[in-house]
Amino acid sequence: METTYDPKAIERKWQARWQETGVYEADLEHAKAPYYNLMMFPYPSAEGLHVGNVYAFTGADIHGRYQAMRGKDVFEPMGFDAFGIHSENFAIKRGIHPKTLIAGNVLHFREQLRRLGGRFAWSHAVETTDPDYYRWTQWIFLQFFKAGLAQRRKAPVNWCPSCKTVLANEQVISGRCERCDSEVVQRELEQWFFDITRYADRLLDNLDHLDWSDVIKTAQRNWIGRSDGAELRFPLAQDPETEIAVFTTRPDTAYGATFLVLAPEHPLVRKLATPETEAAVAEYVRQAVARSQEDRIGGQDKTGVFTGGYAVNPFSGQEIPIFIADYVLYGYGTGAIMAVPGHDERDFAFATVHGLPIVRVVAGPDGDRSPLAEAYSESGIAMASGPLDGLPTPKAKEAAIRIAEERGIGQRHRTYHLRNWLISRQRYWGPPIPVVYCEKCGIVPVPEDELPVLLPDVQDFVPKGTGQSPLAAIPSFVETTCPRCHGPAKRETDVSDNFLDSAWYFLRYPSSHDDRSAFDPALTRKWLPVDSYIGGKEHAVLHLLYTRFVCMALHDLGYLDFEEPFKRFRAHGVIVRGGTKMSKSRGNVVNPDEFFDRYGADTLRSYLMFMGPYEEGGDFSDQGIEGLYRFLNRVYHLVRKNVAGSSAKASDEAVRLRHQTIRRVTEDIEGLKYNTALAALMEYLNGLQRESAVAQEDLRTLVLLLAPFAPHLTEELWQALGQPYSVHQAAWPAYDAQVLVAKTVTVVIQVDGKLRDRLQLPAGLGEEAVRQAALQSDAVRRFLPEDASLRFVHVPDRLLSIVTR
RNA sequence: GCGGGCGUGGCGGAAUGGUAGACGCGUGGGACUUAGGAUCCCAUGGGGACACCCGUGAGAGUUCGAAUCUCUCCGCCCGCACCA
Repeated sequence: METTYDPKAIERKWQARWQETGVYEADLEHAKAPYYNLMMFPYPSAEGLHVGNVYAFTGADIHGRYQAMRGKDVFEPMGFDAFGIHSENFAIKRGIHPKTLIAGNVLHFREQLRRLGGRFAWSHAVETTDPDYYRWTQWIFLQFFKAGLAQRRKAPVNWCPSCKTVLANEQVISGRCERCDSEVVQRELEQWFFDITRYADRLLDNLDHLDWSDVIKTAQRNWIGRSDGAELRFPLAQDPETEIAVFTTRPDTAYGATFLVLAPEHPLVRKLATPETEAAVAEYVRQAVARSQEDRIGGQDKTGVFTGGYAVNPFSGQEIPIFIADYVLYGYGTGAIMAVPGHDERDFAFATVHGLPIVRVVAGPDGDRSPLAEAYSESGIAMASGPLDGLPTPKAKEAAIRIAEERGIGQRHRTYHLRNWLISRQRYWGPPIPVVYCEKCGIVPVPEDELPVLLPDVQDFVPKGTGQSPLAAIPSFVETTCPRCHGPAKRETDVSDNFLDSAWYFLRYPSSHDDRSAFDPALTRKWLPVDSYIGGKEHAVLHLLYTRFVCMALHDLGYLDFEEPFKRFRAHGVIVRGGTKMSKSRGNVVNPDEFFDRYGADTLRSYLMFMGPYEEGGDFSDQGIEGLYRFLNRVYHLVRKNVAGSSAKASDEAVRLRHQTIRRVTEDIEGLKYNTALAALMEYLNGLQRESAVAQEDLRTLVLLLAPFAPHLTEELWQALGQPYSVHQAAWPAYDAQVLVAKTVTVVIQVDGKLRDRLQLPAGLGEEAVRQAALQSDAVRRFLPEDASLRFVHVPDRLLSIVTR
């Protein structure tokens, strides 16, 4: 053993040994205690592994190493999410083909991941861009297509003018493109959708039973955004056969609906316009459609124009005007609302601007029936509402729905914020959607045995903005024959959303070598659902929701016997530097390579975990990492100094410290409190250094407990201690609760809530004995009035509180 | 606006009803040394008439006892955002 800690040499040595001996490859078929330890596979960017990746993977890897030492057969695979707009945009910018670019990036990532020292099962690595992988992505599409879950239909969709493709609702952040930050516009286009909304209720209700971080569950609940109410139909005054359907959560206020508002895109808009209003309506629609999503949302001003048409309020019987305004969204509900200005803030604002009547139909607290100066959107008692009068809001809602159903003018209805998942992309870098268009047969799926539909190798992969994928410009790809009638046909030229690739990758890992099925039924039964999944919060409503949907659908189609893919999910925190987010523009990005070189992976891993609670993240400081480097050095030297077979016996104090440390580290690792686990190990080390001689068992315990954090160093020290390879297959130490019981304890004495003395007393002393001891203390007696009658509160072995008042 | 999280030394953080500041960084002092920005040891919340007082964003409350529970307010971060 060398005299100085040389992380570079140690880490290189053991990484090679691990690879040769395959200690991290699980025996998938014969494993007795399968444990699937998953982390979010990275997108292999050109910049290389981000310190955020290192943080995420280290935390998950520690969990995996701990489970392995607890006797589990841990399967910890890794892969690359290499399709998608991000790589493609970068490739376009650099003028390099994405295929070339990604191949290089993946190599770099593999090298960095090796240096990180994760216990990855590399033989099961997957790359989503591999035809052997995306063949099955296409297969999933086909199953969904056959089940009617994948449908091509015309709908208002988000279009990113810069990426020149449509986007799913989840990929629009505050009206901007998730990938390139451009303003997104609405377009009415025919696209492929997965009908995720059919699963909205199950996706929502299952959350109650999932062991997932609450942040994620809350975000998904909000995103699904179920709301209950009614759909009501308002006939046109001029043409009672034609009705306008609206969705409302307040059917009880229907008597107060004094006008209707349609989204500018609503199909009835044209029909309603009169010769007088036609020009103004057309102009408003033109402007609204051209405005970016952000503009439409951003301005809270209530613009809109009168269409010229009137409808009849089926409750009040009054004729009410119909407006169009862009505060009504075409994509939600029915794209039309009944405006109740008295009880909705937005409608109130619109009515005020356009001089429309505001009627009060809900009395406020204390029976307030006065005219409204602002919208009253709370509950109350219905008024001026015919049969609803006098009913409190919840009952009035029910009554209104009953009336609507009886009269055939509406019914109970439920709506979701969640939209169907738009999965087609007018881009190059993704799996082609496996269908063909035949003039005779229509949309025909590509037969499964013809998969994959290979992504053609082309020179020009730049999107043209024609609304079509670059693949449309390749006749050899487009021109094909119909699988059904063998006549001429054209291929679908859109590719599927990148999030479809990642929605099932963990199903593929165990079966990565299977060329007969996407996932082998036996292996899947043995290894899934995933035991532990750790990843970032940013995927709360993207990846994590899509994945749940895909599993649920595959379950219903008979391919999986579970519907929830992840038994346990934990969201890790975010690393900042100097209190602010790391970003290239701020120039405060941590490059892991630099720290691997300077301190080694063990130090970087340990420091990242020490910064703060894993689920909360931390603040990276270049100085702070020194502390962990020193710590590992001290561990190295302590073991080295005592390694020469000393037969020293541990003191009672050392034994208690040992057991205490085992307990603390075990509990902290289980609770993902890696920072305090490391603190406990530091205290252990400090304690051992104070001892005149250190027992071999303490050295072994220290090394074992540190193994998940610093896998290379501990492997080296384990060997030095004469223990068999590998420390990562050794058993996690156990503690004895008996030993933890201290013989003497510090009992705190308080007088009227203030600390006055600390007494060293034998453990387990009764209240009377503690009182006697306390009353003998000068520090305590000084605060006791002569004549006071005393009251005592005793917490055994901890505290005695004396009350004089 | 809605939802979630957070606020503790010079800094990262510990303690979720019972010794506030574990552990680490930084800082000060000392040892070793030709030297050290290496290593080791000691000290380190503020004040002080040093057998004490104050102190966990601010204010109130509950309790023998509150960083922790309750209410009001202030500030910061994250997500969603005209969702009817």
